[in-house]
Amino acid sequence: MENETVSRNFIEQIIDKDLEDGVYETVKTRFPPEPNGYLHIGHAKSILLNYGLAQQYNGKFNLRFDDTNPTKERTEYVDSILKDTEWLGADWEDRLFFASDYFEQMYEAAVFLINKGKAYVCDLSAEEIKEYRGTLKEPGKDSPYRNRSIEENLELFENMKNGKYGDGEKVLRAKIDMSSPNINMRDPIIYRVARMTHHNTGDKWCIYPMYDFAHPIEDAIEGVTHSICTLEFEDHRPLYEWVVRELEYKNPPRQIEFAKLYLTNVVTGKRYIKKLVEDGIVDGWDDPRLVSIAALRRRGFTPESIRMFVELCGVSKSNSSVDYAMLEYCIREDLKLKKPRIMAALNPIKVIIDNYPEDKVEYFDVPNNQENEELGVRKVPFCRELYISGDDFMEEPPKKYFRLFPGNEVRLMHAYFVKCVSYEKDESGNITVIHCTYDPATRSGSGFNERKVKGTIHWVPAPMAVKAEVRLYENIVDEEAGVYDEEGKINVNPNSLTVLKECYIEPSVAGSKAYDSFQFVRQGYFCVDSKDSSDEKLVFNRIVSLKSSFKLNK
RNA sequence: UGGCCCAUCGCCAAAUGGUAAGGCACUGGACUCUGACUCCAGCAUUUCAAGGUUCGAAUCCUUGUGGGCCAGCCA
Repeated sequence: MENETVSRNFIEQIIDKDLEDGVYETVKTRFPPEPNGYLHIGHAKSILLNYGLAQQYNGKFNLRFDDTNPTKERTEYVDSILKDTEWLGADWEDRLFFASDYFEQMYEAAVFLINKGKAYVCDLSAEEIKEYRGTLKEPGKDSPYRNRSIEENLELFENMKNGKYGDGEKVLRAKIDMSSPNINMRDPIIYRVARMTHHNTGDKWCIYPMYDFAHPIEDAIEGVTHSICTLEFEDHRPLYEWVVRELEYKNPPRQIEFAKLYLTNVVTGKRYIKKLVEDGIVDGWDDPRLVSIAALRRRGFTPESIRMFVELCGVSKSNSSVDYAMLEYCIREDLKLKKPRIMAALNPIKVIIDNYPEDKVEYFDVPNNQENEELGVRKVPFCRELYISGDDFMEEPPKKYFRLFPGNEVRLMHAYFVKCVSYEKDESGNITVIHCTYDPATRSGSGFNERKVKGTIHWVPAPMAVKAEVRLYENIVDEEAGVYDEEGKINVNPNSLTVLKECYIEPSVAGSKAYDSFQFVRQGYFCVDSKDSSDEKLVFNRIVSLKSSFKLNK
């Protein structure tokens, strides 16, 4: 019992104590996105944290759309959020809710507050309200409408609901304290008039509750115990508590804040991703350079890898930026044993094996994954003309380069030793053909061990190889320049644009759904682009920083 | 003298008054039919700083310093 000291994050500690003290009997959490954009890796942290906690404590997890502001919300976004959340593996079972389904109850709650003398209708304009609010250093002053009678407030609020006033003409405010050092407590607006068709309730309402009022009610209605949100809501907690207290909920939910997930070299933050998409800097919400869930999925990230990542990052209250390398580690780790590894030639160069018969073709049994035999073997044809990767040959190799160069012998993976005897160049100096000889005695599996070779390289049979397209990207944000400039604009890395590379892959792979993602060309993990690929055309996306191979200049 | 929050290795992050976990990254070295993987070794005598309390402080107190958030009829 005490030999395993499992460290618990601060949220788990709060929950442990609540359970111990009998504050709550069970745990219920929720993920409450506003449907105003696509989910990204930061949301994954929140989803997985909330879902994970519910699982861990044998509780429940709800998915709830926080759709209290029709001006920003769209059905397209609710669909994508549903899809992404499900893909991540967070199961809300039958508990899918919309804040907008509670509008009636929220309206009644507002009336309740008015009856308690805790809310009033205010006629001040937006500008005036701002003025009366005071500043960070100076207290605000009371609205002249603050002391309207309960009857008058009731009537006015009902008129608001019934559409008697235009947008912005009147608001309902909580009566708290205009001199509070916490600006959120200076008679916050809790209902506003907005004539706008809501994606869920249509034109039924023309008044909509504000987040600060709506959110605690949503949580309370659903019986949420621990309402976990990000750090910027810390200042709102007193208001959250005020709402649930004044509304007299039994066992009210508790708000707990944690730090958002930031990643180095990428743009996180829904509004910035949205801007990149809208400004056409990226191709869409699933552009491979983005860290939206859709983009990560398109690039071949698995839900498992994202779960692993979020777990590795941990949960705390300190603002931090996790190294992108950690995300890459997680996908490599997850794919390592699960996916086949194939050979490919990136920036291909033709190799002719001079002493191999011209019309001969033999087939090698190549294991799909040497670390996981269950993945089986495939047949790869071998013949006189092959392609190898551009990086696997050098005319004048530096020290410690042990791939192919004139006079050097290497192993063609799963095939023979070959030795470079000569090469040809075109007028502009590009290498066109490499001539080699092979040694039949070195056939893979023959047990040959009379001499060793330092390098093993990939190859594909030239006549049967399948042409594919590889897009290489750099991270969207420059490492040196940081994410934003002085003016708050995003520093897009000019090299982050698509670079197309010619590539040949093994014939057995083309068109096969079994090979949706795999490792090829040394340690790079690639996947077939789930958006741009068809049977005739295979496209692979890779962010180039994914673990660099041998560094030649070292 | 506005309020709230945060500060532990290059990056995350444990340690809850008992003598600084772990992961990523990095650096060796072994192995290798992928320069991958795996393995082994190395990576904070010190926790933003200075004082104080204590037998004992990353943990408590004080004062600084640095960073984040807040003045939407956004969430």
